[in-house]
Amino acid sequence: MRLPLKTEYACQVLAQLASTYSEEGVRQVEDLAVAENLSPNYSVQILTVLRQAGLVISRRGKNGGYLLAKHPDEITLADIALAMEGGSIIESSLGNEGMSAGNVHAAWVRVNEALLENCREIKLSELVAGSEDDSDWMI
Amino acid sequence: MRLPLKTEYACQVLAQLASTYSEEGVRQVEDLAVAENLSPNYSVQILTVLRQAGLVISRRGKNGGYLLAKHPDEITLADIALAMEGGSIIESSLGNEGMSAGNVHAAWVRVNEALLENCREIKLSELVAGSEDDSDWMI
DNA sequence: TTAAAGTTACGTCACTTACTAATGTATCGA
DNA sequence: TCGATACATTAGTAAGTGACGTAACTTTAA
Repeated sequence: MRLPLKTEYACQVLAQLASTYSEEGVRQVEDLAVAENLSPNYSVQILTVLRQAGLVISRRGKNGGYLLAKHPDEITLADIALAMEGGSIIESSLGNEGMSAGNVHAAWVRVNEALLENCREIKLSELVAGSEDDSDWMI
Repeated sequence: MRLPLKTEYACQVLAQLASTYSEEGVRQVEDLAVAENLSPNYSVQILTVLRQAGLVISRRGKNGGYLLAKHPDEITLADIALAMEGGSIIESSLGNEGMSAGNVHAAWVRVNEALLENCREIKLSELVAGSEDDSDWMI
């Protein structure tokens, strides 16, 4: 199944914000979108979701923009994925109709939980282009 | 993201086949579909994919039907998911446009690999309704 | 006060999913 | 060998979803 572009874009936008985290300034949507080659309009919608999830903070009005709500080491892929996808990353929609439906559903719920654990081990700081963390596992 | 019903149905059909694995007989589509409350026509298409992946064997003609190609202990969720989904369970379709796109893509590729490892640990035999394996983790 | 910036709601078009239906093909048994 | 039976394949389709664009509104610094 395809990982929604929305979720990938969220990772990109957050990585972009993380890349200037120390500078303490606000980044505007236009700036973020250009750096990550995204549609500015769509980026707004993604940033809105991220704000509602508490991952970014926004400032309105002139000279407004976005900044990370936490240190890039304290935001994980799990946080991002859950913010964009809702309660679970992989969602099994099966009911109880059919002999094995219950067991199959439960198995995928278990897979989702294991997946969440894996995502918790990847930090936003590792997604930043040019960071020193990426060299050990990046291709 | 939603796990495709096709994949869940595949698990159900295989679990149904596994439940009568020892009996050495062939199961007909109609039989399997009724037991799992699926559309017979759609089940055929799923079984065709599973056959092409080498997970089931089919016999055509009168008294035909399907049977598992391997022991239920030797088929895992990873096998099923890969058969239905293609090369990867979670597919990151991101290119290289944007500063962080490469890193983000690589991270999700890593997640997919970890996910595959998790899926390799769940055997088809655990999905069979009423099996003794299910009691330790089923709700 | 005004211009810059985020916020929200709505619209939409292409694509995918989850099917149904129809037709083809192989095999067993009489 | 013939026909009933069961799998195989292809085509079609309705509903839903994803990935955007557009427009009107609100907030804030200067």
